[in-house]
Amino acid sequence: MALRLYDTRSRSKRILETLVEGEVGIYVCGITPYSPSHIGHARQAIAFDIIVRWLRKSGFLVNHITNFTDIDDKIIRIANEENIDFLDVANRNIDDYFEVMDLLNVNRADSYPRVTETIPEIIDMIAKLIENGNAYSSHDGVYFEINTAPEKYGQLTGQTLEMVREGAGGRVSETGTGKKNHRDFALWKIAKPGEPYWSSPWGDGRPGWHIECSVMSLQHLGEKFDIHGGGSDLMFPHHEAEIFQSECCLNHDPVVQYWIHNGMINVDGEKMSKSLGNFWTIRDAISKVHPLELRYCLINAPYRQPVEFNDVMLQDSSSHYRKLLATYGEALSNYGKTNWKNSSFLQQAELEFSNGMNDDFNTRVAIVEVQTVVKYLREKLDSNLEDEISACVSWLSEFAGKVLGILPDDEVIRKNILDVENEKMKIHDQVMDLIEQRQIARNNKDWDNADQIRDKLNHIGVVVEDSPNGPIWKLK
RNA sequence: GCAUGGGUGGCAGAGUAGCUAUGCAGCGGACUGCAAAUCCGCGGACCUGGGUGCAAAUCCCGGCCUGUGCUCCA
Repeated sequence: MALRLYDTRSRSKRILETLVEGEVGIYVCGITPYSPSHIGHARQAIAFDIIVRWLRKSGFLVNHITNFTDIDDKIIRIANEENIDFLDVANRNIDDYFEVMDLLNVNRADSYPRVTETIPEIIDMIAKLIENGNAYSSHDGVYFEINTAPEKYGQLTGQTLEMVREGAGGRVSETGTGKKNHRDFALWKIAKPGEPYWSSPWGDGRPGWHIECSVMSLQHLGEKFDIHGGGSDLMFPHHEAEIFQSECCLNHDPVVQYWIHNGMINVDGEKMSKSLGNFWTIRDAISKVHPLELRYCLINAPYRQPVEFNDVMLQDSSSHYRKLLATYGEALSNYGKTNWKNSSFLQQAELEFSNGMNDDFNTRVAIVEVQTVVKYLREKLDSNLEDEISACVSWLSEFAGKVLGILPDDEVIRKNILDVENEKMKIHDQVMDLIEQRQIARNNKDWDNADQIRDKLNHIGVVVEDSPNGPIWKLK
């Protein structure tokens, strides 16, 4: 089954045909680092992480670029409030981003270009746009003139020039007084007193919001590239502005072959936002559950769907995930891995998994297959079928681990199990003593006493399970 | 208002025409002194009104509800 992905511009799933056979260039709009990362950032990063992992798994050589917009109005405002350099604000939030993304098992992109390190190239592109007649300079900045390429309007959102004219109403004055038309957007903003600036042919200032992505994608992926991704809230105006800039600068279209957009996170049915007070940072979430449990939670819905997020769902995901990991860990530590390709059951599971992923990266379908294999593994564990168990471990390691990224490294799992064993060793004698007492009570059918001892064990964090082979105990 | 998605069982969420989605929860059972864990089984859904089809959750048209965008946003 060929890999198909939903392209926002054509509003349909299209088979992936890359510009260079066997290679994919993908640019994903990154964050503006003005505050610690929130779970919306996590969702996006995880979604594209899995997309890139799957492309690589499918044999493509992938070049994945994600940028940082490390200069913007909000960063400047926060820097002024704290009386520090704007780059300090950006850097501390970028550091935070990398830290939490590592915890979430998000692979690094191949490059993370930053606006502040791309100023000369940005100035070049603006100059080219002026030269081509698509942009003009005025007293407060340089603007892209929409009317020079009206046919490019609405390619991602279906909106027409007229709609925006009506919708925008009296916003002209707020969005740049030097504009000829309120729909024009800034390429270069002249600095106001106290703002950081770079010098340019049009005056000291800084880049507008959209230009950096056109420049960086060109710089890293060339005049045409395969996939451009980002949050669905960036379709308009950001990505449409990019289409104007890139295509008018390069004099050809399309520059981007496939546009893909991830859905937003909703809390209580509404988009998560600071103003609504329903805001979760990644650190908020991972203070409640393990980062991989959060990752698991965020890929429960396919990447394009809005995903509902709240405490209950986080806890649900967490408990589902723990069951999965417990089974995997038990099998891994006791049996190890072997080639899974001899198992027809696992071959079928691979096929279903792949069909799901090839259908616009449907992680929901992929997870169902993972659950199916875990269930199968559970059966084999109960009947001690060593070869099948090892094959399952190996399959899960490959698909749940390497593709979905929801399993910790084997060494981490083994170490955790070891740590738990060590913890158990510390209280081993005490527990065995109590269990022995309880067994005596049980043999005497003294259930009250037996249950009291069980409560006592529970109190020190030990759960006793009476298996057919006698009592086993574990830490809560 | 315009644009663009979506409306599936208690919850989450697949499924684009005929075949049990799946997981959690619920109910029943096995096992157990009772539990726990595990296993087996069961019930329960396709917003609404039309249309096309032998057959529609699935395609077409209308309505209703709802998310998002039209302003910074992942």
